[in-house]
Amino acid sequence: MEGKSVAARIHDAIHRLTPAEKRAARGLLGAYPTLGLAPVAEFGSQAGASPATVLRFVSQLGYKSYPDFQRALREELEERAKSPLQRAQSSAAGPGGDDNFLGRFTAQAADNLRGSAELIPPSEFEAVCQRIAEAKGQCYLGGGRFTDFLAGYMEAHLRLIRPGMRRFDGRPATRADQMIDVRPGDTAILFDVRRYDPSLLEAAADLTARRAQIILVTDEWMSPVSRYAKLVLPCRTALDRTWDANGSLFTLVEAIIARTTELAWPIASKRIGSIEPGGVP
Amino acid sequence: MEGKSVAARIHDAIHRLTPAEKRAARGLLGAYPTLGLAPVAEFGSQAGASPATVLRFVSQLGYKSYPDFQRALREELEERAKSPLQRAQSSAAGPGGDDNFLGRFTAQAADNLRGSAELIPPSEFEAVCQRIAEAKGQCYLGGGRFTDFLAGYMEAHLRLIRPGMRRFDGRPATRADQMIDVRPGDTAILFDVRRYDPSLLEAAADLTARRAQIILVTDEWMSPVSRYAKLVLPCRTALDRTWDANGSLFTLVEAIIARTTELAWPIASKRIGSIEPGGVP
DNA sequence: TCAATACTGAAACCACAATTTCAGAATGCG
DNA sequence: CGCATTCTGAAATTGTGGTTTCAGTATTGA
Repeated sequence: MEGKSVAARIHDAIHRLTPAEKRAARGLLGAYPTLGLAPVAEFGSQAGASPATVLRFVSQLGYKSYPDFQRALREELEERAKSPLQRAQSSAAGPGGDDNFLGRFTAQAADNLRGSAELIPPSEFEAVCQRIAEAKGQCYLGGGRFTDFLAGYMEAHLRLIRPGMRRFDGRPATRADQMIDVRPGDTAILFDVRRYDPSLLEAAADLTARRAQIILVTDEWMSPVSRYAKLVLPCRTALDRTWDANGSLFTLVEAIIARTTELAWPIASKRIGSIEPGGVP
Repeated sequence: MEGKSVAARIHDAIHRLTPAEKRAARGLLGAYPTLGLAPVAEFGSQAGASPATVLRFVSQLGYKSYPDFQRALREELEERAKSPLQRAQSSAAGPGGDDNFLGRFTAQAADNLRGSAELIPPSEFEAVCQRIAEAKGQCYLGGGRFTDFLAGYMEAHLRLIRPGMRRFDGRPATRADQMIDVRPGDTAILFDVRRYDPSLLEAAADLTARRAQIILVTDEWMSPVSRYAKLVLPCRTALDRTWDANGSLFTLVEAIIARTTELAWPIASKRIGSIEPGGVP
């Protein structure tokens, strides 16, 4: 119990917290850990709760007093400031279990992110967003076995901000009939990573024949679809010898969504407003 | 003068400081910024100076009071936690062309990754993977409007390594009939991020009533579903005031997949081998 | 609908931490 | 060497911020 991170304690306790206390918890997690280092009054007002509630919240976490809680926060901060080497020694060298798998995994994923940003020329990225934002013609989306979900995620967002989004759904066999609507000047965004999907390659050939322009999102080894693509966005996916990770593709998709929304805001804001008053996710 | 970092002020003032004050300065820089967030008395004793000296030191730095000095420290910390994207927005709100949107976006996303790894206790992560890997009972997956794709992605991978993966598909209305199969001891992995989905909350309540154990993947503000969840994995998603990004959830999912595969390898290898000779994506 | 219970924040209270004072120690200078 | 000046920390003082109480409000269940 003693050596438990504040964040961990919140997870443990969140069940028994009352609504107002949860506001405090969320406030703290959202501005972690700084808000907890402020005086109770400020903590309270920032989190939308009274000082008394904040205090009860802290007590639920198992701290004797607010200063006690703050001490824990400071110690955590100190711990975090220690050099990565120090940290690795104290945590990762644990017995038996793979103590910090998640930390190592995310660190590598972060590397991939950085690598992807370097791999993709800004002009290419910008061109893609422009093209989507100008909303001319239909825009088709499709991917392989796993990457299809990326296509789905992207479609779910983009259909909010522009008309004419279509998704190739189902297995390759049923794709042929979805092609008949494709017209010259349409856009297709395809996802293809290693163990490249042969049916996607066919689809790409077909789309090209119909004069659609292809945007390809792929990995650093470049799907053969690139042969047909007008614009290519390659991402770093290598994790280690055996694993690839598609997190960088996902983030790229989100970046495209964000940038496209910016570009298309004049039109997009109306569409969104007409559906759900408030804004975007 | 106002917008100057504390460290910078120390540097400026260091030559005017008396010996004891220098000890305070040195102490603070050595344990920056935590020591400054402690009460004066502790600061003093840690740095080998009296409270009074610490106070004079702080005053030399140009702060009206000790609390004032602490506020500056906290704001700095907050600023540092802010991602490159946010910082860029506040300062480099450049003209027309957004030169390196992608770079800033990915940098931000990488920060979220790191933040998520800190927010999730390793024990929690490990417990989740264990539970999935032991492959007891059914394992259901479901999400909200956008996060449903994460559930889909996860299922597509996990069904390779263990039996009994099921996905809540379709809209809430059709969920009720999917619940009838749920049995005590089953597992449900739910995804819920801000603009929390009320229907998911219902589903969670229902699942709990049927004695299924819930694993929740959410954002730092904690979906209300956490009330029912046995295990909670919160991720950093904040991008700026208006946008959230789910890239960190995606990477978490991939980390779970990777770790679970490791844990379940004895069983998983057979399954995979029987389908596609070679390995996993 | 009503009673019982739990939750919440305003205000009073109290304690402790920030500030000030001052006498003694150290340092520098005639 | 001794006076003047600056520096320093112990102790008194003050005020802010933590804590507690309590009455009002919402929530739950009968």
